[in-house]
Amino acid sequence: MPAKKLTPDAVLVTALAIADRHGIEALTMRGLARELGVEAMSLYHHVASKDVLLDVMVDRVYAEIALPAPDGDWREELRRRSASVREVLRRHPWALPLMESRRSPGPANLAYHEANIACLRAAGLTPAQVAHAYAVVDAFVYGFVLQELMLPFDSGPEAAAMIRDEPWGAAVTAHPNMAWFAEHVVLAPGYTFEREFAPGLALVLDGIAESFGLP
Amino acid sequence: MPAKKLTPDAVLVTALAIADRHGIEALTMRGLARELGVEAMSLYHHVASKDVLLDVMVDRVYAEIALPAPDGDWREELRRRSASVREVLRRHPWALPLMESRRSPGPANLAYHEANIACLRAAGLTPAQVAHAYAVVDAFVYGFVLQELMLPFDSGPEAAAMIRDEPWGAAVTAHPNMAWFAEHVVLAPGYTFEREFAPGLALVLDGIAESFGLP
DNA sequence: GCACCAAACCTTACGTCGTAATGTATCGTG
DNA sequence: CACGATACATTACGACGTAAGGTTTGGTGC
Repeated sequence: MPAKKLTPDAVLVTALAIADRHGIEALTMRGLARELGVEAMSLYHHVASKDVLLDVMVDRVYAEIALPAPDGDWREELRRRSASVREVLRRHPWALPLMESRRSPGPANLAYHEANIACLRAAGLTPAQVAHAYAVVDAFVYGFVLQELMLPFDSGPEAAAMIRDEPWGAAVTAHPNMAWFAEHVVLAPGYTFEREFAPGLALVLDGIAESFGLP
Repeated sequence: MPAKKLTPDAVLVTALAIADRHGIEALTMRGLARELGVEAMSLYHHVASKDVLLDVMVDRVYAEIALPAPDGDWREELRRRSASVREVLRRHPWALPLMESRRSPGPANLAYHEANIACLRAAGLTPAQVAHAYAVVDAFVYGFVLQELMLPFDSGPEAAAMIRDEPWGAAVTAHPNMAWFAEHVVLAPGYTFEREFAPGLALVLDGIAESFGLP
C-alpha cells in the first residue's frame, strides 16, 4: 500500500532525486515506483511515459538557472547566469547529455532563452551580434561543464592520485608533454579544474566586449 | 552462415557504421550481429563486451582528429585541429555524449592530448597557461558541437520552417525577444548556426593571445 | 586418410527494461 | 447506500546484454 498520495509532482521530485544520487541510468520506472511505495504501472496515471518524464525533468533543471536581468550590466548578468548554469548542471550531472536528445522545449527552457536574448539586446547588440555572443558564451559554459563531467575524479588530490596509479601512470610517463603537464599542473598543490572556469569565462566576455565595442 | 570471416576490426567498423547511420541507441549486439550475418553471441569471440566495444569506438573517433603540429604557428594549428574536432564529431554525433562516461582512455585519446599540450608548450606558454588555454579552447569546441547536436534541424531553411510551425510558432510569438531574434536571425536568408563557429573560435584564440602575450 | 584440437559460431536461458491491456479497490458525491 | 471516477496492481510481450554450454569448422601431425 502506498505510503502517501501520489501526484505528478511527487513522481517528478523522486525521479530527480534518483537521477541526482545514482545517475540517469538508475532511473527506471520500476525503481522509481519502488521508491514511492507503488508498482511500476501506477506511475502511468501521473506521467504519460518515461520520455515525457525526462522532458519535464530537463525543464525543471532549466527552471533552477538564475536568469539574467535585462536592465543590469550585461557583463555581470551573463557572468552570473553562466555560473548558475554551471552550478545547476553540476547538481544534475545527468541533465547535460540529456538536453541533447530532447525535442520539445518546456516553458522554463523558453523563459531562459527569452531572458538571455533580452539581456544581450538591451546591451545594444544587433541581432547578428546577439547570435554571436549567445553562441560563444553558451559554447564555453556547456563545453566547460561537459569537461568537468568527463573528469574521472572530483578533487585535486584525487586527480593527483589517479595520475600516479595505473593505467594512467604508464600512459603519462610514455608521453613527455603529458608528464610535464601532470607534474606542473595536476600534481601542483591546490590545483582543481574548476579554477579554470572564471578566467575562461572572463576571457570570453572580454572578447565579446572587444568584438562588439561594448563597455 | 557468415558471409565473411569475422574479425575484431570488422565488428568495430560495422558498429561505427550503425551508430553513424542510425544513432547509438540503435547499436545492439543482436542488430550488430545481424548486420554481420551472425548470431549475437558470436561477437563475444572478437569483443570482450559491449562496453569495451564502445571504448574502442570512442578511441577510433579520437584517431580521426587532425593533430596540431608542435612546430607550426600555434594559432593556425589550434584552429585547424578545432575545426577537425568539429567535423569528426558531426560525422559521429553519438560520440560526444559517450566520451563523458568512458573511463579508460585509448591510445588515440592519449596521443591527442600529448599533441595539444606539445603545441601549446612549444608556443612558449607556462604549464598554468597551457591549462588555461587548453581548457577554454576545448570548452568552446565541445560546447559548440553540443549546441549543434541539440538543434532539432540541420539547415537554415529547415530551422526557419520549424520556427514557424507549432509548437514553436506559438512559443515564439509569446516571447517578444525570441520573436525579434527569430525574425532577424533565424528567418534571415542564408542563416545557419555553423557560421558562428569560425568567428567564435577566433574570438577565443584572440583572447588567449592577448591574455598570455602571444603573437 | 585420419585423429585431434582450438577457434569460430550457435542455442538456450536469465534477469532486466518500458509499457499495453486488463483487472481490482478505494473514495467523493448523489 | 449506490455509483462512477480515480488510483493502484497484475500479467504479459518483445526488446536488451550476456552467462553457460553445445556444435561446427579448419589446420596440424601422424
